[in-house]
Amino acid sequence: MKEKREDRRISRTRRLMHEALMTLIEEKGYEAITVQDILDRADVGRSTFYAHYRDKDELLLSSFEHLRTLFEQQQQALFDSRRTGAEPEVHFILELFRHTGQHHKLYKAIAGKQSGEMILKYFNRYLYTMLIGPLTELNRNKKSMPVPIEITTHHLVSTLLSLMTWWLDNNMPYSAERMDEIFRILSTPVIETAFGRKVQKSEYESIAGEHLPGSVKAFYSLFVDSGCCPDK
Amino acid sequence: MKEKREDRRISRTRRLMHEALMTLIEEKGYEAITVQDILDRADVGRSTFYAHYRDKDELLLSSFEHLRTLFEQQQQALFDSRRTGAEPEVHFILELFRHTGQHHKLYKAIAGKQSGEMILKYFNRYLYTMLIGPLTELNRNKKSMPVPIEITTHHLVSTLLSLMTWWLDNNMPYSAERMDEIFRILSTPVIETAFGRKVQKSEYESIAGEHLPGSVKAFYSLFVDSGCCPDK
DNA sequence: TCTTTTTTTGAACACAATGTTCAGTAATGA
DNA sequence: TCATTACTGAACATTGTGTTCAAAAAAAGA
Repeated sequence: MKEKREDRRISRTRRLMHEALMTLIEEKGYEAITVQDILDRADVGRSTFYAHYRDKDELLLSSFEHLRTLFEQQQQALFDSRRTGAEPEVHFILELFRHTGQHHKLYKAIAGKQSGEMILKYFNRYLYTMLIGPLTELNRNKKSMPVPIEITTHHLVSTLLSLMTWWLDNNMPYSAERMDEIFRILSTPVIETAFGRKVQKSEYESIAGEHLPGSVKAFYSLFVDSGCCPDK
Repeated sequence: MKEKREDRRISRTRRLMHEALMTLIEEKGYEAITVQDILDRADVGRSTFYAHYRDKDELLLSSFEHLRTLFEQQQQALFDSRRTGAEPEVHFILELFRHTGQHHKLYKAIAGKQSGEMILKYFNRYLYTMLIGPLTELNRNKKSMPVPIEITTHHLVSTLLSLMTWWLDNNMPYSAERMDEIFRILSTPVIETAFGRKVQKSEYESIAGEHLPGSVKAFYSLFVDSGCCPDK
């Protein structure tokens, strides 16, 4: 059942290099790290590094890919359990803040002041691609909106990312739950005015069909379960 | 009256290096440029470059500083003329989009996909510092808000910057006026919900006193003259 | 104009980091 | 046990950085 096991040396070497990268980022920031630093810390040969990764960036990227897969699997599992009735609701943004908080060292490396912009761009593109389709769908057969859909999407993504980086850069002074709430407060009225009308819960749900990947489906819960905007 | 004139050679050398940097950014993107590229293009000696700037970043930064000064002077002039009654209203954001559009080559170098993140961070800090004081002032002696003031400020800044970069990266498909309108549509409802209440026009105006620099004063017009959110 | 001051030049240099190569060694899995 | 695969480490070519200095050129000042 399990696909062919990876050579133990490979996983060991990769793990060592990832760990080295993480501690080095904490110490001096991503930009300042040289390949030699990583080699010294991980205690592996120079040629070994280049046998695995083309450069520093690819090493960081692979850490991120790994984490993203992990998160998507978790989201899929949550979504499946929701279908069976165990969990009432999935909160994508909240889960994202929780997940980020759990792995905050890596995410700080990825998205914090100390990091390069490279992965932020990657992340940006990832979220944008995830959102643009469904949001467009949401407006199918509707009249033109006050704000172009690409801009609204771009805006939502950058709102989330800027909250995320702020949170990490300031050492997470609020809980994931509070950040999730803040995101709702900031984004919900925007969605309404950008679309030029209230968007009904049922509309989101009708789109979150069977064909979408788990994490995308989960994203809808962002809009679906409101409970935002106190004392209004 | 005029302060001592700068040596003609100095301005010439600097101009050549700036022009070289700009065309090179267009050609291959900021990151890919080496100091040698700049020297070849500008046709100046290596030691000359280092006599003027510590590195590539400092050269780009000085372009930006120059433009910022220019913009602030223009804003100050506009604000002064407003006081004399000639111009009814100053629209900071609109002026910023116009100014950016006029110098879009440089701003694209500064804020576009091709550029480094360095100046975006600088810009971010600049706008944040400009906004945080007045916004805090605005809420003096008021009860706690649904969203912490630092986050609201951070959010407004990142909204503006993300609109700006989107605009530049997509070759300015809309007019500065339209972008200004979009910014209002996206930010106005956020300000209201983040503050937990409507903020009166008079409140903004009472803060925009004599002691604030021109561009900051002008910033208030962002809130002061509404006219946003059509068909609501 | 002549003199003084300032700027530019270009080549040489030390240095730091990258990424490749390859023969030798060690660990692994079957 | 043994074929396979991965790691090693030192050497090497390459690219880019930033400094130095004496000579040449240009500008400013009188």
